[in-house]
Amino acid sequence: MAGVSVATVSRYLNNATLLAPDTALRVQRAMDELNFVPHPIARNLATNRTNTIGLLLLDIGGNFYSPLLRGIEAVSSEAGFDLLIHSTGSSHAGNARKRTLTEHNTDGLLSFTDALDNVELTRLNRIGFPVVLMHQSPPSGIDIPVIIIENQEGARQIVAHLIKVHHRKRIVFLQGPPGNEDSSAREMGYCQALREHDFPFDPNLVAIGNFDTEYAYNTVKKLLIYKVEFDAIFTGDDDSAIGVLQALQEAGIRVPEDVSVAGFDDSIFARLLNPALTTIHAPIEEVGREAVHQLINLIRGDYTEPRITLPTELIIRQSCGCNR
Amino acid sequence: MAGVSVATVSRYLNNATLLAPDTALRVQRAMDELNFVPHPIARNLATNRTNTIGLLLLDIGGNFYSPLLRGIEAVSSEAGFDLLIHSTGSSHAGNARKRTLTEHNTDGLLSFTDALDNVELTRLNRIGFPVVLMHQSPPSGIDIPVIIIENQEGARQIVAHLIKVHHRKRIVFLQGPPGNEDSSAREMGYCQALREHDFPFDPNLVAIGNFDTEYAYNTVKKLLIYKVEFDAIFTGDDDSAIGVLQALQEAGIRVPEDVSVAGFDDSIFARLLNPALTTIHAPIEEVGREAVHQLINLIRGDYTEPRITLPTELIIRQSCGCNR
DNA sequence: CCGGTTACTGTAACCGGTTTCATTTTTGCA
DNA sequence: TGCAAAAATGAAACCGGTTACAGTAACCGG
Repeated sequence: MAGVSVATVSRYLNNATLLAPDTALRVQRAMDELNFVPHPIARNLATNRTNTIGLLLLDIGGNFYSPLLRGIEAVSSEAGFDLLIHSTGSSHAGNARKRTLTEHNTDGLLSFTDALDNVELTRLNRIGFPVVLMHQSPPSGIDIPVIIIENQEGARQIVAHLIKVHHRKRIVFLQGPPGNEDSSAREMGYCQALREHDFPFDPNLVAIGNFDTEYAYNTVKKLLIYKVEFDAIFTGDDDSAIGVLQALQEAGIRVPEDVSVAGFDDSIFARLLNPALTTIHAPIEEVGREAVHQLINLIRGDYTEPRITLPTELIIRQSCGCNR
Repeated sequence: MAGVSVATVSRYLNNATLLAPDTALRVQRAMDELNFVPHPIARNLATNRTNTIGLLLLDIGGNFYSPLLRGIEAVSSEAGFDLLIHSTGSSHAGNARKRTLTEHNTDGLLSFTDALDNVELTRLNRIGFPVVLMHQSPPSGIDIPVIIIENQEGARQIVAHLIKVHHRKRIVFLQGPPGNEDSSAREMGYCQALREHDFPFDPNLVAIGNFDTEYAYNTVKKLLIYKVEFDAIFTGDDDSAIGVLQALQEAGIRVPEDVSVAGFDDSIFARLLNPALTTIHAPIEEVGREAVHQLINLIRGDYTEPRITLPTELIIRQSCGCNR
């Protein structure tokens, strides 16, 4: 319609070569007339780029992910990338793990916590495919950028707060799911705070909360049944804190008068709990933003930080005993 | 490597024709050896199908979306579709609205609330492209399947509860954002309940909460300043309820003793509020599941329901005055 | 033993763009 | 005015599959 070859149209679309102004005009006019939109798929095939980044999550449902998604979506869409999301946890057990998101339909992959296993990470790394990890370190020897948060320092601070300000002496720590990296780092912070105040480490005070409301609820019930003595609980994450508060309340234990409670994450609901939860703010939206930045750098072949650690912040509310 | 043509490999991959068992074996062996994975993009181009469904949201960040995403992800991944997500709200104002998700890179589109405007809906409908709407009706005359929830009946029930059980006489209703369909339906339910109990409709008792915590907070503050008298607030949604509770508490008004509060949605935090929020459960995960089902039917050319209304359920907690 | 099916597989066009290379047209300057 | 270099464009291969069509070999009943 514009009286030019497809090659010229392509050049016009990509501003590849300077076109004669007159030609450009004719192409533009024809495009308007025909309501022409270039076919992304054909483009992908020809350029071997998809302009899409893939996000792998274990379980997209968690309310924990809202800020993460917000961060990721914001910067990826700003950079002109589409977002392909797949929840690896939802793959029906037994079913052979078919990888829907791979080097073939994305330009790069974002993996949260343990969404991608080490075998796959190694393979992707070997073929030089861009991957950025969030809240998860790569297998040793494999070089993949990582975005994490200051788990240990955050945990240390909040436990120190319980010790110094509220004079708590027997502080329970609730671990997350087995193998969870966040959880182990937080546990190290917990231990560090104990050491710094010359408190002995008592293994009886460490239990499993699994980063899960109900699990934590049951765990606290058990602690009470076994008459484990404690005057504070650092719940590992905020989800667990809900269960902890409930279990304590049902047992007639007052928070924070009898027992201080502290969480980690600063989820949306933390300030809504009763009492409002003292916790560590995890900059999870920022994690998402930073991860996409790094991934895009990787895709473009620019320099990337091997490891970015985002700062956490102590948020004092009432569940520890402050502001009463 | 298998000594066959690409056509045969393609046939093997798609079980198109019966292959000679011996040939199939050779192809399979070669595929294993070469670690061959068919290139989805090339496939898409050839078949004109993407095996991807697009989800359009105004703002992916809301915690409201977690269950929706869970529902959508679950059934789409089960059906073998990838999920492409785009937040139309994040498009930086002023920037020409470039449609990243279209008929060219998805097989069908899911739109929540007002993510897709009527112009685009009309266009998509004209070219016969599969679209399913959630919490939003299509422009009149346009035939697009819709998934909605029983807003009016839910609202009627909860307002009737406030009237019959708690003998509330002056019940405030907080509207959502202007033009929001959920909000108007809920307002109709509110009015219906008033009528059914021969209560007059008092326009002074209707204010705007904007489905937003802070907005609702300020609105209630204003009601108090203007000394509008009320003994209950139906907050329109749960987010607003947070702000309402806070404003009332700061004014020294006791909930539920002085004023009953009721929400809508049954968000994850509803039971965590103090007092726990009486609300209407909105089956939002189910909305997501159903929407994907309908969309897939549409894509396959099967029959689809023009309009599915999912039931809501009254959830009695403490903020209305029950269970004390 | 033969013609007609049937079963299997190869050839080549096609999906809708991008890009290399070649060709044609301009342009700049001696 | 002439010619080399630069600018603009077209031809065709290519991305990696699918699929209509055609061809060959094995199979069948009469």
